[in-house]
Amino acid sequence: MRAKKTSTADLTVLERLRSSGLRPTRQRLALAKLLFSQGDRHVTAEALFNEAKDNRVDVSLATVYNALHDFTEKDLLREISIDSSRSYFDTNVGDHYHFYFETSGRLMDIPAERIAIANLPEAPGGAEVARVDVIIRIKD
Amino acid sequence: MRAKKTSTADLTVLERLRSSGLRPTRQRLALAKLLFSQGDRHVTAEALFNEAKDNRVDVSLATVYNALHDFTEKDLLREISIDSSRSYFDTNVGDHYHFYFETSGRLMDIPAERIAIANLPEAPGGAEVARVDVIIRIKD
DNA sequence: CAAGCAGTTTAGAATCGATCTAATTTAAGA
DNA sequence: TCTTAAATTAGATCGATTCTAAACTGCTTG
Ligand SMILES: [Mn+2]
Ligand SMILES: [Mn+2]
Ligand SMILES: [Zn+2]
Ligand SMILES: [Zn+2]
Repeated sequence: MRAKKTSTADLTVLERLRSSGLRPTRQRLALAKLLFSQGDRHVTAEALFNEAKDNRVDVSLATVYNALHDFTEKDLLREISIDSSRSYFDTNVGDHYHFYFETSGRLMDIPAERIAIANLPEAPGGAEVARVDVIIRIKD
Repeated sequence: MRAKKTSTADLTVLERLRSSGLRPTRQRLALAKLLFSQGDRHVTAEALFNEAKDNRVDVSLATVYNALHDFTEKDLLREISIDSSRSYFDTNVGDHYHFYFETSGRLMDIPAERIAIANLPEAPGGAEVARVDVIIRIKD
């Protein structure tokens, strides 16, 4: 492990981890920086792992999975199931929906205001709604 | 393989396969009968495979997957991705949405009329919308 | 109704995303 | 600095799904 100057972005990310109750380890800091310093993103574990490698962030695949799940648990990320073959993680945790481009596997945000959902039926037995997912699949 | 009287349900299913251009093999007939003779269903490959075994339908797991995909291609089924760990196949191919009960993994239909979606944004670049999926996840 | 053959089935191997294990390392408080 | 719980890791393992390639079968032809 090499010493490194602490930038503003690093600080933001560090605070973010601390206030979530996650230890700011070297690996989590590096991954969080990749995830949260480029606007809203939708990444797979594999993609993030490769991105880490490209940026000389030395981290194991298991740690990428651990971090993605830890971040999701702390609401820094949200997990999206679109394709039964893999999971996406979304850095936009606010209320919004998605376009899914079937051939490229890419996701694009749709702000919640841009879709009006009415008459949403209440859950049977009064159970709690965890989330409403709307996915517009695009044949491209 | 044992000879067996052809019932009305068998006939329906047989016609259904024929008119889809699928050869009505013993395996497809048996699986189609399980799938389409009990109202709307949401099944996984594994579940259908076990159901077949329980009903003394001798069929391999590979054939269950083949049939589910063949049926889906012919619009006799629709595939739903909800959980990244497995695929569901829906015998209701009409326009409708779903409740998903997270602990049991069960799906329940919501008729299209019961949700009003307005202002649906058009796909970027005028691409074609393949489908709009709405999943209401229930924490139970 | 036999033959031919494309379409189908199948057992078992292989794939692949994801998770687990158990050993090592590290963050952080005392 | 010491201690300890938390985190990381390489590699094994898991489980749903797909693939392979050999055997079988529904259907058309002669
Ligand atoms: Mn997950
Ligand atoms: Mn599929
Ligand atoms: Zn998003
Ligand atoms: Zn349904």
